[in-house]
Amino acid sequence: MPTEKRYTPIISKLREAGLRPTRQRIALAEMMFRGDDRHVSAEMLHKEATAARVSVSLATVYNTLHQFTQAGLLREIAVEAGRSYFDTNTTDHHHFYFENDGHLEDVLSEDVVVSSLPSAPPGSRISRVDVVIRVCED
Amino acid sequence: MPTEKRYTPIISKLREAGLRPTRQRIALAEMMFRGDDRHVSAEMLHKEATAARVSVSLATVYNTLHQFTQAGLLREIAVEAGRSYFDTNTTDHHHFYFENDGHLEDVLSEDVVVSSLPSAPPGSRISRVDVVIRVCED
DNA sequence: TATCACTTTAGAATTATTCTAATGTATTGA
DNA sequence: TCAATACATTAGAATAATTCTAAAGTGATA
Repeated sequence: MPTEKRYTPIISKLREAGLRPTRQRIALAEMMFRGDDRHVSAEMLHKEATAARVSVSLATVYNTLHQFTQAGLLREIAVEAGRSYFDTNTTDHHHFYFENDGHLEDVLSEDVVVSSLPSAPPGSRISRVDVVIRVCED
Repeated sequence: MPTEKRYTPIISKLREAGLRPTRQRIALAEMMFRGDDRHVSAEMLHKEATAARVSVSLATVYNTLHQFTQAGLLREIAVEAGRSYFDTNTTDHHHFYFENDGHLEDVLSEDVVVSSLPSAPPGSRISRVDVVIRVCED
């Protein structure tokens, strides 16, 4: 009976990002990158992991989300003071922010056209343009 | 010798907003609304008040900033998790966010043109569109 | 398989903000 | 002008999100 070993795309993804494919990172990456684009907070992902019987500390969830962000696998978004979301969609796009319940949804990138931008102030360069369309549910 | 009483525009501004012109509110409003547009955090304003020998608690600074925001005298902006700024410019405009030191600067509104927006999702309406141009200093 | 650098972890620490309930003060009407 | 009262302020505790610390665990390498 051979030792079970998986060489999933997730493991390659981690290796390519220079991150050791540990049990925790693999599990978290599988939750984040399986399927649709997601907007998760550290707390949400930790709860989800716990529910799936993946034992991982909240500190590791934070570490992992930041490492993934640094590696370009995630994008961090701050919309309201005191909570940040991590978006699995790292392509150029923007967001709806639902003020009532605080959740985010992607806006199709072709639906927002920023047709004119200022030049970056001297000595700096533009690293990203975030457009957040705040909506209020009736 | 008459009791000193001031009927400054600040006091009218507070009254019009339905807020009693207390010593604390008057002092904070004078700091916020005198002169140029500002982007301040509660902590910054509290330090500034203390430096100016205005005795006011941090809780009151928070209360006041939120009351001013509700009254439409300020606009709250969250750019990074865990710190929010209050902008004295409540007209339609956007921001540069300097990633290095975390400060904000206004972008002239004519310098950003959002020429196309999606419609709000059914059952909701757009309350505001925030454009944050994140810049990185070399 | 031993070694070592990298990871994870529990729990404490930090930071920003909000809450609580006691005290203070602007406003109102007599 | 002076209570009475409703609204404000406050210190300090409480909460929430996140980061830190240092000890124990684990993947990679030779």
